Amino acid sequence: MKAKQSNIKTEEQILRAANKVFHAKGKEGARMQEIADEANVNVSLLYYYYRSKRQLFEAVFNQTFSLFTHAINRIFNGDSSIEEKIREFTDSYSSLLLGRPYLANFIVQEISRSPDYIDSLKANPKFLNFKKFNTQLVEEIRQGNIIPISGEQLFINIISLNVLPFMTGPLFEGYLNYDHRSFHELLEIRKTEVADFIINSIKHK
Amino acid sequence: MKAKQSNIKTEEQILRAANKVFHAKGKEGARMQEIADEANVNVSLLYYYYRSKRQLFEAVFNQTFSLFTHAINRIFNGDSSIEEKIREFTDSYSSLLLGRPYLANFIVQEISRSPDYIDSLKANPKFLNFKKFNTQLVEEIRQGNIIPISGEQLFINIISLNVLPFMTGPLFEGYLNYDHRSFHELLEIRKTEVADFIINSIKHK
DNA sequence: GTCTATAGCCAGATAGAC
DNA sequence: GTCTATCTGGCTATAGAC
Repeated sequence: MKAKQSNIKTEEQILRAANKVFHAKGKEGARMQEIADEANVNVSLLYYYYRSKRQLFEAVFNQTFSLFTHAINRIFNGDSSIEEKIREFTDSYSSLLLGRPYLANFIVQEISRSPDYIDSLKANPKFLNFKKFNTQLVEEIRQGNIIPISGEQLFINIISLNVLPFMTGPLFEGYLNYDHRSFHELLEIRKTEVADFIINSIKHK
Repeated sequence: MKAKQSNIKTEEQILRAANKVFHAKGKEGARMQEIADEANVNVSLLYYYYRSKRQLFEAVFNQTFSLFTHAINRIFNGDSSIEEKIREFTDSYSSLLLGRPYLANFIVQEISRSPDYIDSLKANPKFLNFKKFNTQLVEEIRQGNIIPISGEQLFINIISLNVLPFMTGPLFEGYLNYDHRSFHELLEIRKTEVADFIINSIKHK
């Protein structure tokens, strides 16, 4: 039993490194050599474990996409009230993206290049059930809990307010004349500010 | 005088084609050959007019960035009230991005890859004067026109609500189960909906 | 499973004829 | 100004020794 076995450590190392490099450079910009260096392994091992750059990228993309959509699916499909969903989602997503600055950029970019990928996701049983969310919203509007608003527009607004700020750090820092540190603090504050902003817009007063 | 002169048509054709290809494929994904084909010229002419891929890209980027920031600078530096600025900007930006689906993606992506580029912009005299906007906001809050809110957060919210929806078409279409056409209509409606949403959040009632 | 060596290709860039 | 031909380098991918 001295034959070496499948080295799980190596495979993990490679995937971890691939995540880092693909997130930073994108599918086209990433280099297999750079991933190998980052993982401290020989380039040919990437091909041994993942066959091709394409398949390595897909492993990274699938993993990253799950991370990106998990909170959306989980919270919007849950049983909380609309207001609670807005607060939960804002807090949860801000935390997610604050710790992963490249995440939103990576997903948005690669999806806009390969839009067909989305189709394969609708089969996922955990996929957002928008109809349910919309029905819930209509009911809360009927109860006078919320002012009339389109569910689609509200959903887009919630996502936009919680995603874009993390994608355009340098641009906003330039406009606001903020350094990294101050801008990071400003994003921290958004964990509650954004939810207040949204709720303020849709609640009767 | 039979010597051929600098052919402005050709140079324009190349820049136009380069815009198209860089916007669709990004800096890394774009191919000089593809740009040449798109422009119906020989590849070597790209090098004759622009020296290198890098310089051709920069020509495209600078032009595109001006387009992207022009409305921000113009409207926010203007003399309208906060509410008017929100309405003007939402309408103006929606029109801009509806007609140019790749614009926001391209800018956000390339800036996140080369964040230093922003520094060179602050010298531009037309650059957003955020302090002025903030002072105006504070004054309108003092007058009781608007509820208390941070100028930075409001600015980020306005941009986010008007930019992200145009960057993530396929993703939202998947979530909402919309086709291209319906989603386009939904974006059209946002030309006024978004402004209402923002103003609703910051106005006393 | 991991390494070295290298094939094969394709992209960016240049030289030089017209 | 525009074309053909070609160089050069870098990148993905594989063959084969260990």
